[in-house]
Amino acid sequence: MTSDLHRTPRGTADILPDDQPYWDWIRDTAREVTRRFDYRRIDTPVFEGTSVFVRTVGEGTDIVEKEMYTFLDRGDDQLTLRPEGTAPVCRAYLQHGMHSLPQPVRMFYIAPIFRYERPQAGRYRQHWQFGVEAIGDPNPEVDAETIHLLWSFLAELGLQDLSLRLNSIGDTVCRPAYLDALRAHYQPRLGEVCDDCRVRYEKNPLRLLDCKQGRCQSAIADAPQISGLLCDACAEHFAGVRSILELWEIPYEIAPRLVRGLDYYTRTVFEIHPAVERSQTALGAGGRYDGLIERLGGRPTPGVGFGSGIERMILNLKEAGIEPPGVARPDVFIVYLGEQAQRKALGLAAELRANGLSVLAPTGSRSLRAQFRAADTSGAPTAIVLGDDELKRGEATVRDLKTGDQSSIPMDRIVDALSVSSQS
RNA sequence: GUGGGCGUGGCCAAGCUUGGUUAAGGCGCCAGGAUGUGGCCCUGGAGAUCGAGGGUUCGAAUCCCUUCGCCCACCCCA
Repeated sequence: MTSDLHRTPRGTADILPDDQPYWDWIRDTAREVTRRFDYRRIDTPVFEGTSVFVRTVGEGTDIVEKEMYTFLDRGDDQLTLRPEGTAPVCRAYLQHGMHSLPQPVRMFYIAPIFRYERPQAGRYRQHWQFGVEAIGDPNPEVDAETIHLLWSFLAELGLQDLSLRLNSIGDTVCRPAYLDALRAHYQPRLGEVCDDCRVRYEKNPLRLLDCKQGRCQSAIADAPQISGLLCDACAEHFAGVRSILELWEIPYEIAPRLVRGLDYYTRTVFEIHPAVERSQTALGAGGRYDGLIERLGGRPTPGVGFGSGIERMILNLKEAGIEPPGVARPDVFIVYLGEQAQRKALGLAAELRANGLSVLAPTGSRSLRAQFRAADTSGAPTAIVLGDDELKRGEATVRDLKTGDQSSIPMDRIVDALSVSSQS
């Protein structure tokens, strides 16, 4: 706190060693769950050409309009730090000709995301997302599959009482008609709704349904719902998704006003929220994006996926009192008395490490008492004592730090003795 | 981007309303407790120009202004 010059930039954070077990656990769980669904990992660069995002996320969206970290590099290329995960994966799909692979191509990523936003709990300027994309298959089974994957992942972490909200926002066939109906509904009411909604009316009518202003609620209440105006194909698709979720016994609620902030979504959209709600709590969200690849210049190609925020998961895990699996502790702590013994101890440490053990030894010369205190706080189950007595006898004292039992073991048998006991 | 709350050693935190000797306490860290032994306990130590900058005053952590950061709501989103 002494200096405010050198600290993490606003909205970013260090992930300290104490928190790493959460991250390891979440990444391990992501790898395990994606394995069960046969999704394979992809990593894309932290930055892309700006147009990758402008073309897909949408010109008028908040992300593109005011949240991207965009810069010119020394060669005058305009680049943008990845503000979302889907577009880069689709870009990679196109760039590497993945349409010639069996469809859909199932991929996942664990990657940092950057958005220039006002930070608050659960919202940062750099955060990490675990996401999956299934590209090249238009069928509702795939929508349901990605939802199932996310649901399983969160359940695996022990997060309870999640709620899945589901909606269909139609496609290029039926959405324009719906937007017309929505505008027609709002036009006579523009005088009574909030300023933001008047902007939404022009820019992004779908978001009108999401307004929380009191004065706008009556307009929302009797606004037409997309579900009534879906075209036959979209309605059938949506019914398909729902019936598979029911088959898998994944509880969901239809959220007729659920829309998303990115332009590329079509048909299925969904969010998963935790039991205790605050304002920044969607744990994961996604949907179908059948027009996205085309916007990037490819042939029309369907796709569906989700992104989920790792920091938010950790927030929720901590609030729920859920702890990651046990932290790794050293196997052995070597204490020594005297210079000669120290050299012997350092040699032994190297030998034990070469045999796969995690070994800690004090530096410099500390009192035996201090060394044992350090051994205790290190969490090592075993201490080895090397001193004059031991050196003379060619033995080491091995102490069980749980029970306090000690025994002498010949130096040439130490490695074997400890390797065996640490395996139990 | 808008509105509100907060900011004291690594962490938690008293004090600030009623400005005044060396800025409590706890945790953690280091050392010692008759010299080869931990976890409890006891003693001691290191560590803070009280987020930063400026102002008012004989004197400010305590009052005023600015600024930065964190948190909450809006907005948006994972």
